[in-house]
Amino acid sequence: MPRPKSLTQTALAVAALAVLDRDGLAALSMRAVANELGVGTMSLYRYVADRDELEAVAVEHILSQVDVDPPKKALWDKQVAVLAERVRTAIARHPNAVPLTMSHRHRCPSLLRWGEAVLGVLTRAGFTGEERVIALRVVLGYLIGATEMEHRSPLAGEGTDAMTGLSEKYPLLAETAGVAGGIPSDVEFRRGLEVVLSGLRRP
Amino acid sequence: MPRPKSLTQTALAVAALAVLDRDGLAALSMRAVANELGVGTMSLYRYVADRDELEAVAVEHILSQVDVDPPKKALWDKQVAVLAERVRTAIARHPNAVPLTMSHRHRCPSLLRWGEAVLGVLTRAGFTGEERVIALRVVLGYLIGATEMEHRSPLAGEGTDAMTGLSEKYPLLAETAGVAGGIPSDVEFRRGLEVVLSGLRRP
DNA sequence: TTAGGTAGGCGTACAGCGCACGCTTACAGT
DNA sequence: ACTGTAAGCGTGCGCTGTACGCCTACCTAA
Repeated sequence: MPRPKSLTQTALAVAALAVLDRDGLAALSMRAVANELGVGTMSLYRYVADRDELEAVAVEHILSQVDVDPPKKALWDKQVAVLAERVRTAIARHPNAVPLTMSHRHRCPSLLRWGEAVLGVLTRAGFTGEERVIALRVVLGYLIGATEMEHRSPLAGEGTDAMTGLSEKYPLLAETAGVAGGIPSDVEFRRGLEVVLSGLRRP
Repeated sequence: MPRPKSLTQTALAVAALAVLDRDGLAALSMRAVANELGVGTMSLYRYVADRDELEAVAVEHILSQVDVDPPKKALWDKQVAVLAERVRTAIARHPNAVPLTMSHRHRCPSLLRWGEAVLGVLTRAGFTGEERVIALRVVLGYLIGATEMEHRSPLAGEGTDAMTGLSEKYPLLAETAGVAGGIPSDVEFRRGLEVVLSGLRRP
């Protein structure tokens, strides 16, 4: 009956991510997103309740792209590894949004679906009860932590250079940073995940 | 020669944490901290360059309280576990500051000292080169991730209740949430950490 | 074809933020 | 007692999120 909507929540999410990718986290504002869409600021409030929800919608859009079907005919640990790496990859596509991803992940349906999928794999592998709780937590914990570290770390990125100067106070850290600089981050992630899965494999 | 300072960076940190603990993260502002100290807003800028530095000082104050001496005559994995739990404990004392702790940890001298201490333990345990890099990363990654999850998780706290309602869409997740609710969070952290350390013990 | 109701779009305004600037003022050394 | 120095802070600016209410495009019913 009335005038039809001209936008969608998804369109807001895409615009927010465009601003984020182009101008950084600090530049994300209701005005900026509205501008990106060529509409007035207050029009956005027809699609989201407030800024918080806009952020949540953007994060959901990032994570909705991860395929939660574990690869058939792979061992359970490989399946978990693949699922974890898919999340890492999706998040890595929007590095400026990492802090938002962290703060909104817990209300994100896609991540719930992902958790359900991981639990499916674990269940099929024989995990039950508290053991299964711990298994999910340790995998998700490592995933969250590793992703955070990768995008603002003392051992990689800008921190590495700044820290090699502190060799005298922190010799081991400086040496470690040097070695870490030679390892591609995806390899580092995979090897750390391998450690976690290795710990889960034993009784 | 001139008028002496009446405050210190530490005093700002304490005031900021007081505001944080009492009124939450959103209430932390330069005005609020100045009020807490009974001084004018702009006076704070004699002690910190900007709000960002105030946050960093507060985080440093939180983490400066962790003892980085590993317990003598314990096995290396126990030593690492103790060091990790000390950080968790320190962070947990100011739950409202967790997001700040995450975003400022990488410029925090106390955490560098902590990393140096962990590397010392790992080195004495025989870890070298890339293996040692991975070991530190996986421990720190789990620590960071687990701490984040503990303070805003889909499996604990308010999320648990909200999610048991979604049993139909996410049956495994709902069941897991129920089981998780019965495990004290420090036990959960310890058992997850045990998985990680178990993974580090092999080859 | 026209009139009316519904809801989309948005202009305005306000409280709060971080902080640049420059004045006032308390102190220490001569 | 005088003076140089830096602490303390009042004012103001540009920005934020968003409450409120007007205007108007659209779809339906007559």
